[in-house]
Amino acid sequence: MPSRNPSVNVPVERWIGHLDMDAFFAAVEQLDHPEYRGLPVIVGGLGPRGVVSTASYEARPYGVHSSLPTAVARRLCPEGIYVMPRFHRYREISEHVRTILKRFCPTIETISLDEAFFDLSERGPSFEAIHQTAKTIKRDVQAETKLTCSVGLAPNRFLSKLGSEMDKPNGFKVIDPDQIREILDPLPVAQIWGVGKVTAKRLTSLGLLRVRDLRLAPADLLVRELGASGRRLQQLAMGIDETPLSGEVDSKSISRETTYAFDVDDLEEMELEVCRLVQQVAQSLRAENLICRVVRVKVRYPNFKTITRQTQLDTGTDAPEVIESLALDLLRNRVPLNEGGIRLLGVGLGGIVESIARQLPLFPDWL
DNA sequence: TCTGGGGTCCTAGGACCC
DNA sequence: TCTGGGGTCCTAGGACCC
Repeated sequence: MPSRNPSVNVPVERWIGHLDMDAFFAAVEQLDHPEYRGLPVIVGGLGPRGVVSTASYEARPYGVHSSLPTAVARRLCPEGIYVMPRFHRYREISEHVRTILKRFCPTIETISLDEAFFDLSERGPSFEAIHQTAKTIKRDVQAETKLTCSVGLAPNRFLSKLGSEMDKPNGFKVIDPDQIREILDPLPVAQIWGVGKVTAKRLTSLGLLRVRDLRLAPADLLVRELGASGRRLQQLAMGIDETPLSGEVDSKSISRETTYAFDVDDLEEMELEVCRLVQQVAQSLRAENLICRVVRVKVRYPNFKTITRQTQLDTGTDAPEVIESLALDLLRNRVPLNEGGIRLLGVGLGGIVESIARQLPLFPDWL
């Protein structure tokens, strides 16, 4: 049943919410360590090659932000509190937030530990009811987790995410259908979901700097320059995004990787690391009762060039010995290891499906 | 300033088959 | 002989997201 937003009197087919926990990792650290509150807290890798995962709002005026090398952050904000991420704790709270969302919405889509979409279209015919539900979700999250979040509410995913970004921290933003053009048009193209550095540069070179430029650009030009994604980006520039929420999805790959503090050129050391990484991915695989059909090794050289080599199995496996021997073979025989060493080593598993065999009883009664 | 870790999706080329 | 067309699978790389 389409609901009417009273301010526009246009039927809206869907109302999608986006919830974004404010400076999540840093906020959790401040929650668990009261002595950190009000201070610049920076969560991230602490080694020489670490980067910032999350900076608290107190740290941001120093110029510290996500993905900044930690070494640079320390220079910008020497008095900051630098801590390693504690993913178990973040997962715990993330799980709690999901249960709150599910109390109100059957359909949610988790993007990461600190972000999720929720579909409020079924929450009754009136916009008022939908609006109230979104407010209640935000209030409950704060009451139960003692953390603030920002919420966007809009007719689709793209706009709801934009909404939560526009009013944060601790924000609540509704984007009405009649405001879409006015809000989108002046934004830089990089604000569009799916436009990263490379695409932004290409769009700029075409003279398309703002969302308005993209919206009005000839469709055939965009398709010629960007392929199928050109059409999709133009749709987003018009505020159109029909993508449904995915619901809970099974992961398609599992990987672990290590960036060395210093480049490594010793093959034995690499082999040891491959074995460690294999243990970890295999453990994740078994914990979820899955099997894989693809084993992949990833290497990054000091110049940042990154390669992957993969091999496929005839039948799925979850056996660490099998994965290990394939991964070692890839490292030894398929990865160019010249002089200069490597800075990163990774092991990944693909072609993941549920393990049927492991669901069978160990001693079936027909034996 | 010198670039993490865990993912998804898309593209392109080659092998292979009918 | 101087060379089709389409479909599928596999591999590798790259852009992008948080």
